[in-house]
Amino acid sequence: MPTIKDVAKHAGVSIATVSYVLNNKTTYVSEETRRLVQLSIEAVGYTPSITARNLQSHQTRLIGYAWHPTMSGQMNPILDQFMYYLAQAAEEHDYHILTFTCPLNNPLHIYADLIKSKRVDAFVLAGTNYNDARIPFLQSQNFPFVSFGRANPEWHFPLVDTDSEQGGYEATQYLISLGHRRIAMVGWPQGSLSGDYRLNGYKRALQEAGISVPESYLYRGEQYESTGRKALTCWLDQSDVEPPTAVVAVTDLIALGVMNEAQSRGLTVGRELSVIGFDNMPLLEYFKPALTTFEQQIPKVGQILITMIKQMFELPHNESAHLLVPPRLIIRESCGAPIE
Amino acid sequence: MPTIKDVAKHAGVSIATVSYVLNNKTTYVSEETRRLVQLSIEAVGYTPSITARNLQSHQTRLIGYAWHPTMSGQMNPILDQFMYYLAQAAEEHDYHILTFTCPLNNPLHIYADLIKSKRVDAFVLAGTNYNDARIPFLQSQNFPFVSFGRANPEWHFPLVDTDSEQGGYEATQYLISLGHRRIAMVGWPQGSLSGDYRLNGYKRALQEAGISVPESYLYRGEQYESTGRKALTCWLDQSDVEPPTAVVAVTDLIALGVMNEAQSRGLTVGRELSVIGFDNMPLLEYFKPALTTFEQQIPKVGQILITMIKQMFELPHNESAHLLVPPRLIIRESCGAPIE
DNA sequence: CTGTTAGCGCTTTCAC
DNA sequence: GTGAAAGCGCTAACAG
Repeated sequence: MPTIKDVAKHAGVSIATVSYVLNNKTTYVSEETRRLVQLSIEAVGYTPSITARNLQSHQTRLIGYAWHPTMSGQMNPILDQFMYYLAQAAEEHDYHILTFTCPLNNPLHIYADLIKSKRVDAFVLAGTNYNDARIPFLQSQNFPFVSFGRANPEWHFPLVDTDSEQGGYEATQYLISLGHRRIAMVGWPQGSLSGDYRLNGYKRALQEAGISVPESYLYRGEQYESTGRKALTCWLDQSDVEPPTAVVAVTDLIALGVMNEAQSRGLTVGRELSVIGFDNMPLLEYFKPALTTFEQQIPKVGQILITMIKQMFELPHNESAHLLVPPRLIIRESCGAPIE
Repeated sequence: MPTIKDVAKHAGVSIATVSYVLNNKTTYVSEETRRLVQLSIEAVGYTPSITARNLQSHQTRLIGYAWHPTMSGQMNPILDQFMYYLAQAAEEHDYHILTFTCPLNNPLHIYADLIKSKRVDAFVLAGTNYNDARIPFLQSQNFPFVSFGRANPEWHFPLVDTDSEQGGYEATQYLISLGHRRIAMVGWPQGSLSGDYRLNGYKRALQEAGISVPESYLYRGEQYESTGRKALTCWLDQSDVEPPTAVVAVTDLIALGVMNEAQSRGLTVGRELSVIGFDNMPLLEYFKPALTTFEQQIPKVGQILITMIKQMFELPHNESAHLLVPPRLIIRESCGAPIE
């Protein structure tokens, strides 16, 4: 592999000159030598060594991104996509993504190691939540990072997130527009960030439409298919309140549970019960009926995050941006007008 | 951030000595200074700069892994998992994964750039197929790589793959053991590597059991849900041959199509029609009935690949290993004894 | 055993 | 405009 020396020798100039043309210091070098050097670069087939450049410039052009273990059977389709678009956006700016694994319980020392060994220039966080220890830690280290997802509202750090409140609002509004009034929701346990935003949107839409629903219409549970099944069971089996005609599920997986339970009870989803989910999980479009859901604008998020990182490098003490990207409704077959 | 000089100063020794203890050149340094230096390292909070080390040692301790665009709605659950276990295995050996994106049509120049700029020490290939251009290219560059997946049988390169032939064989054998004799298969178009292996296994199992099936029992199509639907439609609508009682689908997505079509025709999957898939896609365990399928041993594959890479670094002209890992049957609800 | 020194491949002052 | 030379943080001969 040729080095800068080989190019210099070939062109009959000093390595400094070669370096100038490499870095487009046009001021320093005549058009003539410039062309000469350019030719020599091609001739010897030279590409600068990133490592050497990095040592000199105190950077790595690497952005760290943690890949968390997916519990078996589970998956996070959003983050899979995110990985791709993030990497792509990074590459457009001559950065690369260093993917590292991270235990869920105590991730801090992994981040610390990466910082201390100067392995990466910045981190991209994802899957943040309330009291995410990584955020105060990175802030205390004064290490650049951006986040896909919010955390405590009083914390200030650069982030992009999907506007889940808006999503919950639109989902509910959509059901209302179809004619539903008895609209229930399956949420995550209290304290889950996006879950609560989606829930708030749901509540706001009901309120604005002047609809009040019984308290039991809110069912909370973990991110399992069974949560959806239990929710519907609960609503259908209680005798004192009328069952809902439509359900907003906090995610597609839970929506799937609701649909499964409905179908096993002989209810036709899309007619006798409408169900709407979140996140546009793969495969669910092939379910009968295909699930109506929301997709997040992941490509956009990836691009924005990388742009934000670059800005941080340029003006380190920039105000921390805080951007929300609306999700987009994908209408399929699982929602229809109520029949009665 | 402290450098090796700071440690040397703090300990009152030369930077060489510090370097010796860092690299465990125990021969060169007395136990006493060793401890002294160790203490200084802790005291100043020093961690060696990987970049500096890399420049010196002509390596990056980075392994490149291409992340391909997933067509919308599609996904490759295997590769998502693979990414995680690969990264984890790499980290155990002080390597990291550099994830880069790559267009499907002309990936070569991306690999070339990464090599020329000395961005990575090796590549891990995945999703290989017949005539995969990357393989001869990397060989011509004499650049280290290992592959998760086979290519042309006459090409010799280090690889690990799931034993798809074995999978197809076991799937079919399982159906035979349940009592089926009219077993059909949905495959991928001719020339798809794993698809053909799975098909071969299917054929071998039938042959060994002395079962012959009509030619129309083999249906080929692309990786869509609709392929499964079309296959079953085809078998059910042809009047001259008896429809199959069991179907081996080359993947879960296609198996899903078969199940959907069966159910829309009022057939109970698991009783009137048995269906078996491949790859243990997430969510399919929540279908009614839950899909019986095969899972690949991804964690193992990741570990083996990293081990192979390390071996290549140590003995560059090693023979290229060629390892097959058997998939594992996951019995759920979609297969039962034939009724008749 | 320990320190001096010469690089690794590049960028960037600073003279000329 | 161009080149000599210092230095990024580290490793590894080579002396002593």
